[in-house]
Amino acid sequence: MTETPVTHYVPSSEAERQWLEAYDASKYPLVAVTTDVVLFTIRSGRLCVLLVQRKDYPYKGAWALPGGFIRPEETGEVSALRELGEESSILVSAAHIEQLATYTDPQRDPRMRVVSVAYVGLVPNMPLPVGGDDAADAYWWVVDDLTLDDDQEASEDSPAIAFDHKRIIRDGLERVRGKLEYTPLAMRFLDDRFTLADLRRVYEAVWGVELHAANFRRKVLNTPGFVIPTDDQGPSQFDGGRAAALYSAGQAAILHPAMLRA
Amino acid sequence: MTETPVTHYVPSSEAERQWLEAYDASKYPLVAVTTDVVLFTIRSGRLCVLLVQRKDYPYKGAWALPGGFIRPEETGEVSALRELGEESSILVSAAHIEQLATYTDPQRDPRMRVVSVAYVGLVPNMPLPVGGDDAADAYWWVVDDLTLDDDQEASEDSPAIAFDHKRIIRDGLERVRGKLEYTPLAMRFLDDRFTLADLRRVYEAVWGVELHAANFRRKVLNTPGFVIPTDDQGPSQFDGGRAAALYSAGQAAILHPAMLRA
DNA sequence: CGAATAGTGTCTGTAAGACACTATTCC
DNA sequence: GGAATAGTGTCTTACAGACACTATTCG
Repeated sequence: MTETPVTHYVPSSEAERQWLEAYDASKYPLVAVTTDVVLFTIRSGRLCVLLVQRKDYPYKGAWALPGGFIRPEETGEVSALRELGEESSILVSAAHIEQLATYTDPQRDPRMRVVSVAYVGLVPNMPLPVGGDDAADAYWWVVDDLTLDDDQEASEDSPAIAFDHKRIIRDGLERVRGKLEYTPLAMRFLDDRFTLADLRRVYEAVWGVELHAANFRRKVLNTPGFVIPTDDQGPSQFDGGRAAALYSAGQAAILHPAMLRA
Repeated sequence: MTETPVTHYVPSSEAERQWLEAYDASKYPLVAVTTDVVLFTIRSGRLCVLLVQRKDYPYKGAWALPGGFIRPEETGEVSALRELGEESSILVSAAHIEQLATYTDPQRDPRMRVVSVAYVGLVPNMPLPVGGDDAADAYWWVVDDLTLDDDQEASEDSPAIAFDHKRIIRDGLERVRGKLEYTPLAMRFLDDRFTLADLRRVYEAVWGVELHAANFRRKVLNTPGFVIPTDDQGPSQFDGGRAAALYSAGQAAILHPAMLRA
């Protein structure tokens, strides 16, 4: 569902060409459009989301998704990747992003009407981001530490979240949890080469469950095109344990059979 | 992922209240936002989509999804349902709609920059729609008769389609095909009471495959909460055949086990 | 060596596809 | 009766969960 440019429009007649030239765009109500990105990664086996601390009104001091106003010649996706680069040190080239949903409540921004197109992104473990132009600070928050319930208050370890971004994070979480079942998306959290234990820990972190290692292994290997074995061994374990074989991503775009949750 | 209103924003201080009051919304680039609806139904066992014929530039004479500019106080969903009522005689109360995706290509409308939030909707078989305010005509096109390939030309039985609406219809089709697998969405195409053959024909029309009646029956009845048997019999068949039992929709929101495609 | 993790083999229950068969209704 | 559709029962295969066991590597 990635957007591809539309073919150039050719007016059907000279009359239409003149009509288009004289078109007055100001007769329709115009609104501001922003993009926001729910960027996930896995750090120390925990699912984390990137938030930036707001240093201006409104919601000053609260944490928000990286994002900002879309520019006249940008598609949503280009805008989202640009804002990601500006507000954090995230290597945008490493990020897989896809459109999530659009939030249109007229009251969602106290300044004015703002329609926001949200994206979900996944990146492998990366260095801690640093604040950029528009944000006082950027930080990978552990998702389980956030209170994503709309009615719940912020607490010591759980920051206040700006705008309707709690809902957007919830929606992004559900999207990723679902797509791990029938796509190879989990490997976006990993480097080029990984062990099956690495892959299993991604599923465990995102789904918040423990998976049976032996059965997980069998399912992954029985799904054609999911992973490709390499001849190499992974790094040795910390305190004993057999070294694991390394795998790389297969070519499958959808998984058959799927990695279904219980 | 339905949007719910956000809680009312309370400024943290008098300074912020004044800042918000003096906020100049015009400093950001504004764009026009429209909503479009891919409304599906099933007529005579064929999946159909509602299109309206354009009577103004641009794409005059071509067929487009019902939709229009979002109003200042409307959410996207309210706007989509309103436009559906205005451009056709569709009983909006009967329509299940959900957000599909947002289309942001700067060139997608030759008049000006228009960001469109698209919705997919499903309705039971209904009388032929009539044209409304903004459209010369509204018609249920059989989806299989449309050429949804971007590169393909319109032909005798297959109308020219305006803007990037081919892509939007394709995306809507994929969404519905996918959601039939793990949600009870198929019943949105049916009336309150239906036979299992009715339900099977929905799956066959949407997926474009023939399903084994006996196995389909077993899967549906083995999925808890999918359908509820009633004591009544359906109407007799046209030319012989046992009358079928009637069922109504169960309470399940997701199907376990799912109705997976091959 | 023991602890820890990788990897294999097997048993069992569930569900899907294929197909044979019975039941009911219209002509 | 014959055609058509509804509904039942059964066989086979595939896969998921549980669990027992072997293999390798660290300290």
